Amino acid sequence: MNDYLSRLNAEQREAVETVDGPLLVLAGAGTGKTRVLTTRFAHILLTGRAFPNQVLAVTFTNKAAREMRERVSAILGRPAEGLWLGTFHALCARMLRRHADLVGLSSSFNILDTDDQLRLLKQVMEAGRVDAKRWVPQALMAIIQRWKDRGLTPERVTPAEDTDFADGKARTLYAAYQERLHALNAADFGDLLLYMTEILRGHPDVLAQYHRMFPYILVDEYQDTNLVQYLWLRLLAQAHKNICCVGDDDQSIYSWRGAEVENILRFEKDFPGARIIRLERNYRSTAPILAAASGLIAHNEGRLGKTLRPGGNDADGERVTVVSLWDSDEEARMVGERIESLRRDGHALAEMAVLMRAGFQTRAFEERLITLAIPYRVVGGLRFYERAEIRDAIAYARMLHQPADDLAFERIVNVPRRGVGEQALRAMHERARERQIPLSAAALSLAEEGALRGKVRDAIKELFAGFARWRELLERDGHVVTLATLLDESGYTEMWKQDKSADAPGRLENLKELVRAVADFDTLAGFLDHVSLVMENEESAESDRVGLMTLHAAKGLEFDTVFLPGWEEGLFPSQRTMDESGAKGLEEERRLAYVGLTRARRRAIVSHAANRRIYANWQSSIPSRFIDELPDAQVERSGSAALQRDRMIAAPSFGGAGFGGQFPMVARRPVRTIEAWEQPARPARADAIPVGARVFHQKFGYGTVTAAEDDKLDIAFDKAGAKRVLDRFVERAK
DNA sequence: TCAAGGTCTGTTTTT
DNA sequence: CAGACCTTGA
Repeated sequence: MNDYLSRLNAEQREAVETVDGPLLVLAGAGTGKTRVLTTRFAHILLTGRAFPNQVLAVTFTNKAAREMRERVSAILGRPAEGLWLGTFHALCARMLRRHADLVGLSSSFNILDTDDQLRLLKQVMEAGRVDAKRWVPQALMAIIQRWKDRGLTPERVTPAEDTDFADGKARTLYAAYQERLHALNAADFGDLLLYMTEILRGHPDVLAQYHRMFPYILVDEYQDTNLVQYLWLRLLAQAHKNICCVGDDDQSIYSWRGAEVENILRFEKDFPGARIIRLERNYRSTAPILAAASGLIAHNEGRLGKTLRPGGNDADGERVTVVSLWDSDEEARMVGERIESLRRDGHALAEMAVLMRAGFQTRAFEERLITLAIPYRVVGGLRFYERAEIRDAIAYARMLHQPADDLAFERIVNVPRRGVGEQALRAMHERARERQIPLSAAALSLAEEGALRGKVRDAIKELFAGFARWRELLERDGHVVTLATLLDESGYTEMWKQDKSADAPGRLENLKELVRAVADFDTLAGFLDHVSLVMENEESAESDRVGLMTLHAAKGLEFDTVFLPGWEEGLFPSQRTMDESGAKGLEEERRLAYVGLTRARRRAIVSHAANRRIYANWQSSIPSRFIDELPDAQVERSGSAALQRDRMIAAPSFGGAGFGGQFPMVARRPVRTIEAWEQPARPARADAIPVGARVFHQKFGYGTVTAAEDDKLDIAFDKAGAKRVLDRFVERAK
C-alpha cells in the first residue's frame, strides 16, 4: 500500500513525508526532483490531508505541468481531476478572472502576447512623442517587463528606477501603456501575476479565501522564480506555511529573464524553521560525467553547496571527451561521424543530442546531418501560436468574441489585402479617439458616411457583413463550424492557397490543425484563453531522430550521448553576457555548461574549433575556459590541441572586431588541414543529376530539377516550391 | 498600396 | 552571409 514510498531513497522519502511546514528541496540534476514532487502530491492526497483541488501546484512550463499531472495520475491509479496544477501564468489567469473587477478589468479580459504588446507600445510611444527610431520599443518592453517581474506597478516605480530610456520617460510610458490595456480590457503576461499579487496584497478577504482554498502549495523549478512570483507564493503560503519548493541553484539559467536565485536564499528567512533537504544522489549519469560537472560548477562562488554523488551503478563509464578541431566545418563533420558510428553500433538516434549555446549554431549541424541522411529534429523555434497564420486566425476569432478588440481588428483588417492602408487606418484611429469608440466601430461609421473611398469602403462593409453572419452562425452551429467558415469566407484561406512560397502549404496545414484544436473546447472564450497561455507545437511523431537544441531548451531533458560543440571563449561563455553582466554573467554561463554536461547519461563529447565562420568572415578563437576547468582525471583530450595552437600562432594575425574585438584574429581563410586537402571540397559525382530528374530532399521533399549549374540545382519542389540547393543534399528518386 | 532594393544587425525564451 | 526592417519609386 505504501508501495509508492518504497521506490524512494531516504532523502527523497523524507522530502515526500515532511508534509507540514515550509520545506526547501535542493535537488541536483538527475536526483529525482520530479519524482519527489509528484509523489509528494500523491502522498498528500492518499493520506487524506487534502482533496485534489486543495493543492496548489505551480510549474513554469505547460510541459512540466502536463508531465506532473500524468505522473500524479499514475500514482493515484486514476485521472487526477479538478487540480489547481499549472503554470504561474495559467493559475493567475484563472484566479484573476474571478477578481478582475478589483483591478478595473472585466472578467472576459483578453490576454495579449508579445506581438500585441509591442504594437500597443509603439502606439503609446507615438502618442508620447518618443522617437521610435532613437528608442526601440523592444527596449521599453523589456524595461516594463522587468518592472512587472519585480512587482512594480507604475506607481511603485520610483523616479530613481526610471532608467535612461527616452530621457526618463519610461515610467510615464509604462503608465500610459497600462491605461491603454485597461481601455482594451486586456492584460499582458506580466499583468497576470502583477495584478493577482496586488489583489492579494490589498484585499485581505480575498487572500483569506485562498488560504482556505489551498492548505498545500508545491512549486517546481523554484530557482527560476522572479520577484512577483515569489511575492505571490509568499502571500498564498503565509497562513499555513505548508509550502514546498523544489529547485537547484546550480541550474539557474534564466536571470536575464528576471529570475532571481536569491529567492532560494531568502526562503529560510521568510519561513523561519524551514526544513532544507538536499537530494544529491544522481541516478542519471556515469561517475566521470558527474565528476566533470561537479568540478566545473565548483568554480562558481555563492552556491548553496551540493555535491552530486553517483546513485547506484558503480563508478565505471567513459571519460568526458574533449575534441579540438581546426574549424567549425571539421567540428560538424566530427559530430556527424560519431553519430553515424554510434548508430552503427545500435544506438538510437533519439538518445543523442547536440546542445549548443545559441540557436544559429544548429544550422551547421543540420546541414551536416542532411548530407549524411541522418534524421534530426530541431527543438525550439517558433511555437505554434506564434506563427503568423495562427495569430491571424486567432485575431479573427477574437473579433468574433469581442468586437471591441482593437488589436485584433488592426491585425486582420487588411489581411487578406483589402486595400486598407496606412491612411485609412489613421483615419480610423482618429475617429476612434474622437468619439471614444472601438476601432472597428470607427471603421464602420467612416465607411457608412462615405469618408472612405470606394474600394476600401466596400471591403470594410463586406467584412462587417461577414462578421454579422459569422456571429449568427456562432449562435446556431457553434464555434468549430464558425471558425472554419470564417476562415474561408473572409478570404483568409484563399490568401494562402494563392501564396506560392514554400511554407504556404504548411501554413494551411496549421490552420486545419487550429480548427481541429478548437473542437476540444466548449466555448470560443475557453479556447482563446488556452491558446494564449497553453498552446504548443505538437511535436511530430516520436520517430528516431537526433535532437538539435540550445542548452536552455535542453534543461530537464536527458540523453545517453550529448555533444557539446562550440566551447570557445566569446561564444561560450558568451562575450555579450560577460560584457553585460560581468562575473555574475560568467557564473550563469558556467551553470549553463553544467546543465549541458548533466544532460548526458553515458557519454559527453565537448568540442571547440580554432576557427569559426561568423557572418561573412573567419575568426579564430581560443578554447573556452570551461574546458580548462574540467578536472583532468575525468577528461580525455583528442584532436591534437597542441598542433592547433601552433598553427594559430604561426598564422598572420591582425586585430579587428571579433567577438567584442578581444581575440586575435588569425587567418581570414583558415589554412586547410591535410585531411581537408585530401578530401576534395566537392566530390566529383559520376551520377550528376540531369535537368528533369525527380529528386528527394530531406527537408523539402520530392521535386523536379529545372536547371543545373556546377553543383547547384534549381529544383521545383512539390510542396516547398522552387529552391536552389547543392546536389549533394538531394538524392534521385526512384 | 505595394514590390523592389538598400541598410542594418546579428544570445539564451516561457507565458 | 542572411534575415529583418525600412525607404523608395511606380
